[in-house]
Formats: sequence, C-alpha cells, structure tokens
Amino acid sequence: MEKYKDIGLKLTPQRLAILNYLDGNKEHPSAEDIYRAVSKKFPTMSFATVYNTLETLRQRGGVLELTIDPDKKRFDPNIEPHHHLICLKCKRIVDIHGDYKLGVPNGEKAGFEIIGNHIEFYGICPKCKKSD
Amino acid sequence: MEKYKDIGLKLTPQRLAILNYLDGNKEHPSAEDIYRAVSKKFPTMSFATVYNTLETLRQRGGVLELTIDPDKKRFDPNIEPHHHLICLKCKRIVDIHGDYKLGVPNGEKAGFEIIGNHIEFYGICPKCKKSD
DNA sequence: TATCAAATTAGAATTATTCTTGTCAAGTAC
DNA sequence: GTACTTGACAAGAATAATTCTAATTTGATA
Repeated sequence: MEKYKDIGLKLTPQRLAILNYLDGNKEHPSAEDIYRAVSKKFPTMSFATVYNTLETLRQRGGVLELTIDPDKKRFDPNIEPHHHLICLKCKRIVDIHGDYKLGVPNGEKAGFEIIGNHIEFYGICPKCKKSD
Repeated sequence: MEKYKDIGLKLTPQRLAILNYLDGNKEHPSAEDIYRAVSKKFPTMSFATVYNTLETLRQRGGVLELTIDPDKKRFDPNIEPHHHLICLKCKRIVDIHGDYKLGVPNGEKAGFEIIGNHIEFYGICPKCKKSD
C-alpha cells in the first residue's frame, strides 16, 4: 500500500480496496475480476469506479494496461519493466524478468523515437499441456 | 493473391475483395477499415462476412490477429515472423524485421512450452513528434 | 464544521464483435 | 436437367467490454 500513498489521489475506501486487491497480485486481472473481488466488500461498487480508478492509476504510472488478451484489457500492478509469457489455451499470463536489451536497427526505425519495448512469449502452460 | 490460392477456401468475389485489400497492405487495418474499403465495391458487404473471412484466414495461417490496439483487433497480412513498432499517440503500427533470437531462461519458464514470441516497441512516430 | 472539488453510483449509451436466421449459389448425384 | 448438400452471404439482433451522464455523496482542508 505504501507505494500508492501521496501520489495525489483521494484515498477513498473503494480505491483502497482496489489498490489492496492489486497489490502483489500476479494474475493480471481484468476489470471484471477486480470488480467481482472488490464487490464482496463494497456491494455498491460500480464498474465506473473500477475503470476510473484504473485509468487514474495508469496515468500516474501505478498500473500497466495490458493488451495481450483480445477480449478484454488486463491490468498489471507490477510496474517494474518486465515481459510476459502467455498460454495460448487458457490465456494465463506469467511475468518474466529476464534482462533483454533490445534495439531497433536504424534502418527500421521509420523515424520513430523509441521509448520502450515489451516481449510476449507464447506457449502452452503446464496445466493445459496435461489436459489435452 | 497467389499465396491465398489452394488453401481450401471457396474464392467468392467478397473474399477476393478482402484478400485483394489485405494483400501487401502495411496499415494493419481493423475490421472496420476492411469493411469500409470493401464496401465500396460490395455495398451489401456485412461485418459478418468480414469477420468470418478474417477468422477463416487466421485459422489457416493467412493473416495474423494483432492485440496491440486496446480498442480493437487489427489484422496483419504479413505472415512472416516479424515484430512491431507502435506509435503511442496515433496508434500507427510499423513492421520490423530485425532478427532477434529470444529465449526464456529455464528458471522463468514456469513449465511452459514456448512456441513463439513477439516484440512490441513503443515510441512516437515522426508525424506525431512534429505536431506536438 | 462548512466548503468544494473530486469521487461514487446506477444505469444508459457506445463500440467492437459474435450470433441467428433465412437466403442464395455452386457443385454433385441421380 | 432437377433435387440435394454444403458453404457462404446478408441483415439485423444479441452480447460483452467499456465509456459516458447526471445526480449524489464524500474526503481533504481551511
């Protein structure tokens, strides 16, 4: 929780519940996952609040919005630079912290100013491999 | 067009128009982009046909579905292994063909069988840099 | 404690995508 | 040639994720 303090956010109970749910979470939850979990404590919680809070957090660098899943956005509270391993069957996402130093050859930069990168590794997770 | 022949598809005029639009296209168009373009020739074209054709193509390896854009799927007729450079402002996507040989350290594999990877480079494109 | 901007809520609206159903067209069997 | 069969198409309805709206409430602080 500490890391969310004093970044200028009004600390409402709803936000605290969302932050609390996200903190240390390695599941890369969707907005609905978050909504369902936090609704248990706050039955009046609305999706607007979930999305608003996530967007505010994202703008302030408190959470990453992942576009890995074609069906919905997923969110990653781990804001250290890292990469992902994705199961093609169950869509499970796992963090990878390997140190890759990647650059774009000048001939391919197309005039872009490069800011960062993200590697997605695709594969089949152990659970899905078993249940074939 | 040649490359789409004999992959078992009935070559209807609608499909030909979609294939023709995709062939050599470097814009990574969305379903709507495709729909709009092809509708000019086929005013009765429906989204169902666009999505059906894209899904059929995807299953047969004729097109890649990109999940880079958080708002919609985008499609890439370039099926050679390659990576992407994405403008954070205008969402323009550019192909990169640099040869990166990436592996996941065994300690991080989490039991996954790795099948492939995809690098996304983020940045600002020349046009957006100017119009700041 | 009064104030006020910011946050919350419920539900409506929007957008992308998928589904349903009826129709049509091409190919094949007879 | 005619009847089947199958796959593709079209139109619009349905769904799912997300965003917006408007009214109300709340947290921070003076």
